[in-house]
This record gives sequence, C-alpha cells and structure tokens, in this order.
Amino acid sequence: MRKSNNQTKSKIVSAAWQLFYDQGFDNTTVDEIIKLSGTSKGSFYHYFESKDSLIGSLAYLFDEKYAELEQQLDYNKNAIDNMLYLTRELCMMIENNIDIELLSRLYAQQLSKRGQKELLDRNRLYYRLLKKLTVQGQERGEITQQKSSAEIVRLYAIAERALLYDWCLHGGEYSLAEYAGTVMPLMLSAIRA
Amino acid sequence: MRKSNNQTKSKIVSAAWQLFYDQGFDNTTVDEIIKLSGTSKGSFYHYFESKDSLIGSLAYLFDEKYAELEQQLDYNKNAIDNMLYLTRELCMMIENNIDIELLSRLYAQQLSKRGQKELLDRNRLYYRLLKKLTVQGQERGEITQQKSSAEIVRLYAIAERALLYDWCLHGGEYSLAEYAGTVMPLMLSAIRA
DNA sequence: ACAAGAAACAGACCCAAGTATAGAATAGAG
DNA sequence: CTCTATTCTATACTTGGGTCTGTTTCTTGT
Repeated sequence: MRKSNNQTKSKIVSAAWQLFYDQGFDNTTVDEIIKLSGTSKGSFYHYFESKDSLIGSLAYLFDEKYAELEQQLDYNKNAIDNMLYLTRELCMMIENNIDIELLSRLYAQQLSKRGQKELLDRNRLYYRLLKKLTVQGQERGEITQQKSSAEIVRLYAIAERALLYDWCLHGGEYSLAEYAGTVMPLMLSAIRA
Repeated sequence: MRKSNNQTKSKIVSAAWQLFYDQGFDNTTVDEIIKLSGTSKGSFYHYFESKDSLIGSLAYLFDEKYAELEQQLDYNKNAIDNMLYLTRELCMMIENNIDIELLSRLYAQQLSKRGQKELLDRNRLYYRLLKKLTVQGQERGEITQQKSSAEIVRLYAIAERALLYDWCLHGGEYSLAEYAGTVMPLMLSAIRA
C-alpha cells in the first residue's frame, strides 16, 4: 500500500512542523505526526532517528534567511559591518518568526551525543558567508591577520551561538536583536585589525 | 515505614550521582535510583520535579571549586588576570573530573522552560566572585567604567558559558582549558580599560 | 524476466519517565 | 492529648518515545 514514489519523508516533515507550530513541540506526539501525515512508526523511524532529530532542520531554515540576506549584501562595505548586519537580521527573524521553545530544543538537542550536529555543519551557507566576508575583510585590512580566517569564523560562530543560547536560557525575556546589536560589536573588538 | 528523620532527599541525591558516574545518566533509571536509595517514586517526585532536574546541582559543585580557588586568589594582582585564573582552573577541573555527558545534560536541561535555572542563579559564589573582582578592577582602572559592573559580569558569564557549550557541542574533542586560555583573553579585550 | 538483496513501510510491543491517588508520619493549634 | 492540615512515602497506572519483527515494494545483476 505504498502511496507514491517517495514523498513520505517530506509528508512527515510538513505534518510535524505544522503540529509543532500549532500545539508546541512537547505537546506533539509522534503518533499524531504519523497520523496526520498518513504514515507509520516504521517509516518515521526509518527516516529520522528520533523525534528530537526533526528539530535539526531549523538550522537550515536559518540558511534560507541567509540566502535572502546575501542578495542585499553590499560587498563594498566594511566586512565586519556586513557580518553584524547578517546577525542582526537573523536575530530579528528569529524573534519574530521562531517559537523560542523550538529554538531552545534545537540548542538542547544538539548537545546529545548521537545524531548530526547541524549547528556545526560547515556546509551551511551561514559558514560559507562568514568565511567569505572574513577572508575579504582580512585582505582589505579590516580584520586582523594575526589569526587564520578559520579561527575567526569559529570565534564569530561561538559568539553568536552564545547570544542565542543565553536568550533561550533567559526565556526570551529581552530583545534578542537589540542585545545582539550592543554585544556583538564588543565581542568583535577582538578581531578588528 | 518511614526510615529516619529526613535524609530521604540526600539519600536519593547520593544514590543518583553514584549511578550517574557508574553507568552514565541515560543508562540510569529512576527505578534504579529509588531502589539503591531505598526510597520510592513518590518520594523522588516529591523532592525533584524530574530526573533531569537532578543535574542542576552540578552548578553548585562548580561553586565548591570556586570556594577552594577563592582561598588562593591574590587580590593584589590584576582583576582580569584573576578572573582568567578562575576560569582556567575551573576548566581544568571540569576536564579532569566531570563526565562530559553530564555537563552536556546540564546545559541542555537548563533550556527547558520549567524548573530552576541554576546557571543563572545570582547567589552562586561564582557570580559573587566575578562581581567582586569586577568592581575592584573598575576601581583600580583595570576594567572599563563605560559599562556597569553588572553588565560586565553578565558578559563574562556569557563568554564562559559559550566556551563550555561549544566544548560540549564538539563532544570534548579538544582541550577545554587550553582553548579557554587562548579565547577568553580575546573576549575580554572588550572590557579592558 | 526473475531471483536476491536492499530499502521502505506497517503496526504490535516494550520500557522508563512521569502521574494519580491513597495511606502514613509529623507538626501545630486548641 | 487529639484533631486537623500538611508533608512525606508507597505503588499502581498511564503515556509516549523508541524498538522489533515481519511484509511489501524497489533495484540490480544475470
């Protein structure tokens, strides 16, 4: 009774996210997901190793935002300013569109041993953009050449993760974008040329 | 059949940590904990709101280390150097004595909505020490006075949490103390006077 | 075309976290 | 001292994530 070629996985994903947004992650059972998607436990655990692992794709949703932002980037501007711009825009998007429970789940789930660490996936557009801007900034003397571009990218990513982790830890009780706007420049004083 | 006055809670705690260290957090069931401690589910969930919430006390274990380190602090030295010393020593302790699975659990668990956030508990000796050193550093002109001491403490804590979170995220595949030694000074360039 | 193996699927089952509820100990008021 | 409220303890039960096992569909080599 195979439905069609192979949209099972995407049916599960869309059903899951629909339910997550409707009733929250915790209040959604995998039984509900498979019921809504018209699939089965067997299929679910064939494609995903756990309910938690569904949440990893949030990181790639961020990448969609970066793809959009990349268009608006003016490479004639200072590299660090561009980086700050990206971060600020992402924070605004998160604040406006992402349920903090889901973001918290992402940051919690990524700490578990097994499974992919999407946050560390160097193929993400996020990392590619950071790398590009860093290299460019170093060439132009806007960013220190004391450290390799890889190290700088890593530092930047750590700083940004720190901001998001802390925002979740505080339950989103302050403005992420605003705080990022004041703190990131400080953190970056370390990499300025 | 009440055993004795009221050591039930501490019996649970010690049984739990014994099992966590012996067989890991995931491999320990609360049934095992109550069996080893000679208590019951009712007692367990009377004192703790979940198995996860047991892990919060790890933060206070760190405080014990700080109590020890406080003795060795030389307040004539530069405040920032003292802060870095504390961080470095804590990192070494963590690396040598704390199972990374438990640390990861702590950082994951703190993101869940309900329950205390031990990492944010301002009464921890950790925060009191940081505050003290910060104020002192500002008075002596070693730390910027552009920002309030509270903001500086917060920044420092964020930076340190970032380091620990990332170390867990990477599964402890590099030396925490070493990395902290190179990165924290960078992060702190922002608060130097 | 067909056999053999792999991938995809279904649903029964298991297990451990957490809940409900009732009963035992204790403290405090009178 | 005793009645009552609260805190503490015990255990049966529920729930939902995850596993197991068996079946169907697809792929591939000959």
